[in-house]
Amino acid sequence: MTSFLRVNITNTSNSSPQTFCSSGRKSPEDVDSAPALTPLSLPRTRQSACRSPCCVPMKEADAIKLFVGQIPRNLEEKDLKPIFEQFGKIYELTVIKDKYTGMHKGCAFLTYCARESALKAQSALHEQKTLPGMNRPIQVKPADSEGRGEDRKLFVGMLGKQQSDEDVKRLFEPFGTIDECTVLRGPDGTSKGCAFVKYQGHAEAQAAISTLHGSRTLPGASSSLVVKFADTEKERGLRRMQQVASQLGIFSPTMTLNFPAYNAYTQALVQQQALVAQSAYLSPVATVASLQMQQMAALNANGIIATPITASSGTNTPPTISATPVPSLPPPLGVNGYSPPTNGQQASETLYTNGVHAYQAQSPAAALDPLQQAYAGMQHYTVADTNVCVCVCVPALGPEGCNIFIYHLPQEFSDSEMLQMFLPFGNVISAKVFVDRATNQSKCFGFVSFDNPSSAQAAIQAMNGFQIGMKRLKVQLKRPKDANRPY
DNA sequence: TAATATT
Repeated sequence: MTSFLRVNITNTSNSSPQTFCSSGRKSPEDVDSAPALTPLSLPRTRQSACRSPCCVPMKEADAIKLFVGQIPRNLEEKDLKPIFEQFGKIYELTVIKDKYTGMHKGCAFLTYCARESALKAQSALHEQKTLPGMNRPIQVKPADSEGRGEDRKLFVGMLGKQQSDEDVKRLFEPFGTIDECTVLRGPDGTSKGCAFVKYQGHAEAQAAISTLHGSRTLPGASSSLVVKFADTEKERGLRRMQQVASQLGIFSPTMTLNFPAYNAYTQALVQQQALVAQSAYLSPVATVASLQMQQMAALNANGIIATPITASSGTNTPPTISATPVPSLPPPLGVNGYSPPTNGQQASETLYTNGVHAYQAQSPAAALDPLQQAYAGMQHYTVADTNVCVCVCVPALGPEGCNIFIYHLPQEFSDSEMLQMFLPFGNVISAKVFVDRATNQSKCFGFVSFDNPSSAQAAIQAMNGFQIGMKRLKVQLKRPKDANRPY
């Protein structure tokens, strides 16, 4: 798993003899010169059984917490450590996971014991390297929590399609020092007509707004320039939910606001949808109906779900979701005539350093790693599902009030899809779609059990009536066993 | 005209 990382990371330090304490961890005096190939025995955080001084690192008072972005979702802390250890002793390294689904978010927080190590890592890595499977370079910069947050970041709308990062920068430079300036682009590189501009301070950003907002209409733009503070994370979430809501056509904004569980769910959906779309798995153009299905199926990205999706090529063809196990890689949606390698290994060795990229940045190949992962998960699941069907006949039951009945499931949904659908509401003990023995087809209903009644209620509240394709889910408490036979 | 992610 980590071997490809090793070969591509240059160890610039000389290798002095290492000393280890009883727990096998390096002593502090060795960490800065330790090669990246140290045995990966370190636990997730600095916590460990060994309490000797060498195992309880201290961080400097002025240490910087770094945010690390563009991390492949298959890399965990133990895989990342070697990459960052070369710049100094790590105080804490945490991959950021979704609080509801546990999904790897593709980023991490990293604190070195020494401030200097953080600065070294930032200058050596930020925008300098690309991790395997990523199509953009790694981000290593102080976390938002370290300093000013979003109060210095502007959203710039109504740009022309032709304006580059540089053009925008020139326009905004007179108001202050610009930290970052990025025109948003689609997968094909076409400008989305908007940009983000980050100043070093709030006042500069405010000045730019005052002077530039509405001040002119750029060539190719349909309206005058828009300059405003970028959405906060909270606002973004709301915006995304509203988008999903309008696409689904069933939730009013009020409802969206009033159901925290539903918020969590749509959040998860949207995150996953972005991931799946990025993998060129799905048509970027979706009908309302197909979008719903995509969002359901988008929960795939955990690598757990088995469902292959055939993307629609036109705007009116709903995608089909097949429940049939796929024994080998089917031809995924081609991008620019590109066909992905059938061997997921082959891209690993050379992708790391930008200078010797095996594939161009933004190439379709680079975008396909998540797809490979999805397929890998698919095959894994196929095996598991077979076992489940054979061995598990009676799904686990939660306590009274914790079990829900779901009807009008899409024909194609199996246990895993249903599980994913209800994960956001709590700890799922079991999820079982009932299957016709003769045909092996879903009976379109199933049961999900949570470990507590609130989760069950939240699930019912949010998902009863949820529209999928032409059907609406019926979600209610499972009747107690003795109520099943009323006479 | 809204994003690769910020415990």
